[in-house]
Amino acid sequence: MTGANRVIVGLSGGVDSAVAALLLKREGYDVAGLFMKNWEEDDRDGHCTAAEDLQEVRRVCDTLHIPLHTVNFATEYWDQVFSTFLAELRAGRTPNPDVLCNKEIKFKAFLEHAAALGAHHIATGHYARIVGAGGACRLMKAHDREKDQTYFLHALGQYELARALFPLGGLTKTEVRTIARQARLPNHARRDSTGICFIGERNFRQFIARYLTAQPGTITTLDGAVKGRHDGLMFYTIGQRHGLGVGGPGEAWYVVGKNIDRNVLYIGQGVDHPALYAEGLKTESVHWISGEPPSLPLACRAKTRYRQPDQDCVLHRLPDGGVRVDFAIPQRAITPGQSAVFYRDEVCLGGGIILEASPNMASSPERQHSLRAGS
RNA sequence: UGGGGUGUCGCCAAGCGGUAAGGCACCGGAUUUUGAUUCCGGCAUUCCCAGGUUCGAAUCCUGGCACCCCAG
Repeated sequence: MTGANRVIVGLSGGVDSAVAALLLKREGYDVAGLFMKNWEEDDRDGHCTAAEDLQEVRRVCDTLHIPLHTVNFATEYWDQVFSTFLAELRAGRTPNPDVLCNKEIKFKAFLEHAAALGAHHIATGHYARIVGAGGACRLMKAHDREKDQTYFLHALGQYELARALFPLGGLTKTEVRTIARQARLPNHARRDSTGICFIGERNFRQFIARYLTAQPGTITTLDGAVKGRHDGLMFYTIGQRHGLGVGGPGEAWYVVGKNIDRNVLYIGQGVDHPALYAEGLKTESVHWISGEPPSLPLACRAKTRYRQPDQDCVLHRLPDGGVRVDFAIPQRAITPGQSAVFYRDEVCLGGGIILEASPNMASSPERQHSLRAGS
């Protein structure tokens, strides 16, 4: 038996990955499951979710009559994902650990491990589609647009796509639940998981406060009027409303910028405060899924955060190798550290990490002044 | 201390004799494989205090207290 027909499915304990395994088995693949433990639980609250997840995975594998492998990528996760996550937070940005997790763990460490187990393919319960084969794979949106997860997968390349299978890409979440129920999968009614992948749902502040030292400071308007105190800039992201503790007359207040050097959090009043809007953004180097950068400028669409509707834009190459994205309509709360992901219709072209919104009227009053002064 | 004004939830703020609107903040939940946003729900038996009038007062009266403003 060669590995050509063998596929290792990453099983989380959730219904999606279980159904992915089920469907592959029905298609005649030689399926095996893999449970990855990538985070060493150090909760004080006791309950070990990883153990519960593994238990669920065992039951799924028993039901499907497939073998189960386990592996621990905690070191890789820490080194390749979490350390970067912390460094970004320290820099005052808003990182997306799951984008990195897919790139470094699920479609790298896992892929390598699967090869060692004699499998040419891996599969996951992601809602996305891969069309084409060989060196011409395209990553496409899931049919269930509400669940589409290509945003998190935009950092993958041809090598990864050629070896990955997404059995759920053509199904809706409702259909997946139905399949799970009809197949009597033990976890068919298990609720969807959220939160950082492998780490789970947590109180964000308490969680990162365990790894980073918070430096409290002042909250001011862009004009410099002091409105309160913050617990540490890392706890806030652009466009955020809650957790500021700033009440009083008028509309709600939102984070519109940060000044890392001065440790000041800038806020503005009103969900549509002008400082929250920008006509474009700059990214660091853009990753192109096709492996070949398209000729720029390119008219396409983009998301600046997960689950946001695609926005019309034009991509321009910058001298430093980055890309500038000009939007047809100003976008709210473009946030450094998050990913800008590009699409043409249903095809995910790739994306890059947002360096800054541009022209950036939100980052600091000093900048605004210098812009006004034309310097 | 003379004259005027104001005191309603942590912050704004309706109410003007009929049994406490709303917004912000906060808390809880829904949505969500980031962090957010958004949505839903909760949030003053009580209206600066003490008396009084009234079937009934945050709303009227009396006396305090506090703060603000203008004169001094």
